[in-house]
Amino acid sequence: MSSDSRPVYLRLRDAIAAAILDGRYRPGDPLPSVRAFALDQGANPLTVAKAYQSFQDEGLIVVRRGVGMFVAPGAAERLLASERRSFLDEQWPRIAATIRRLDFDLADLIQHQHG
Amino acid sequence: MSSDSRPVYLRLRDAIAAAILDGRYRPGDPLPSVRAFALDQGANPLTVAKAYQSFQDEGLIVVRRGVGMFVAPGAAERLLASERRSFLDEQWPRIAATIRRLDFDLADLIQHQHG
Amino acid sequence: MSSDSRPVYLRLRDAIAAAILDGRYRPGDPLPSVRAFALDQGANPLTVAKAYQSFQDEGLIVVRRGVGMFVAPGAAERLLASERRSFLDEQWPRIAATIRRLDFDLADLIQHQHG
Amino acid sequence: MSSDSRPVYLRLRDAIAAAILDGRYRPGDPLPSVRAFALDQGANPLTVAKAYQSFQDEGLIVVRRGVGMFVAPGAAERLLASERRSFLDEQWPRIAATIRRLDFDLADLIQHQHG
DNA sequence: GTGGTCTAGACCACT
DNA sequence: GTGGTCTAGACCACA
Repeated sequence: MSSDSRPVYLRLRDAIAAAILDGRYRPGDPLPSVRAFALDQGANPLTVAKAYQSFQDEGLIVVRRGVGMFVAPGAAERLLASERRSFLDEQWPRIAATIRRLDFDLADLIQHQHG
Repeated sequence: MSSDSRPVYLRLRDAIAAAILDGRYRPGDPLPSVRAFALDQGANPLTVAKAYQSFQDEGLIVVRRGVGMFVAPGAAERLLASERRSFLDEQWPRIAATIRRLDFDLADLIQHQHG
Repeated sequence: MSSDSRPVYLRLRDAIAAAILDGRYRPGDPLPSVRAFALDQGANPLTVAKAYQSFQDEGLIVVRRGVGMFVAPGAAERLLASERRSFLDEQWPRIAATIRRLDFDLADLIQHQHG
Repeated sequence: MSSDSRPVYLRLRDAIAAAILDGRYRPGDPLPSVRAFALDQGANPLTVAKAYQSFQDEGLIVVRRGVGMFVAPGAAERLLASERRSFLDEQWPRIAATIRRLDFDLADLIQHQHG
């Protein structure tokens, strides 16, 4: 239920982000077309477009009209930096508070991963 | 923004859960009436009722018709247990994956947990 | 939850009806005063009065003002007759439909009637 | 009168449950949209949503956001099991006691159905 | 289009 | 007084 409740476009975005961070998509590489990726993921093309759009807004992918979409130079580095910052600022404080409230031990959670 | 975007009824639920976990509401204690709590929180009575409802479904509060709602025996213990379980099962796996993906270590996180 | 959800005044009514049917309260016998019965049952006197009222409406108990309330002559017989009739007409059809729908047989039910 | 006094959302719930049990709605089938069903039944969309909600909580229907609601795999089997259990545990004991108290014969009632 | 949430205001049964 | 239900009408995010 919790993974189902995340918007599809965010899950698509994460999948692309992971590929960029992992180096599977490198600067200059073409991304799959909206239609192809939509077919591949069983998603609506509009939903895929929404995921791509968020990367364009951040300048991490560039569009060459009539040709396709390509990973921008330095995409991995900038993506990593911005995700690290937003995680620490926006998500981690609440997560840390929950961990404290539920009396978990952070080191223990991280070492054993529990998942 | 992230706390603002959470549904009101869930934030009310969390406030009540915190009070039960803290021992401010103890078994047998009456909860504020739907109307009183709604006024207090500037929310609609239906919204408050929705928050209360979720506790009823889990048997953490009992309703005495025409009288009021009361904290059930063992509510704090069961609440803590269910929250710990749901955190480990549903939230932590994704969080741990993110931590790995963004290459954080324990020191990074400890430093920022007091945000 | 299901027994809790029945109105208190109906549960009180059933308790009195059972006593009349069983012969514990016989025609001419005094019923406990509203106040005494309320104390005994941990209920609100108004709630007890509501239960008593329903019997008065059916003429099964008679009030002698300033003295008390008494079981009417023929109360058990009339009560039995009216309850049997209302059970067959109003409750059993729905119950039978449920039994059919859930595909229970006589043995299933006999096994569980001593719960 | 007794069916009239049941909350609308429970009657809607029963109608959907019957359709699932009958196989009119099969796993993977879409349920009518909240708005469409509300129009169809002359009810408020919120009331329909409340009926649907109870099935979601039990995992009998799954929600695809922005798309619709669908019957979950195994819904009929789980629904039948849970209804049988709740009938035997919560309703039947009281019904059996009534049958005994009113001096009916269970086998007779079931054979002749009386309704 | 879909479901999710919220409000304002009403009526009901129960204690 | 209490909680439970229902309506009408609104706004939102998502696909």
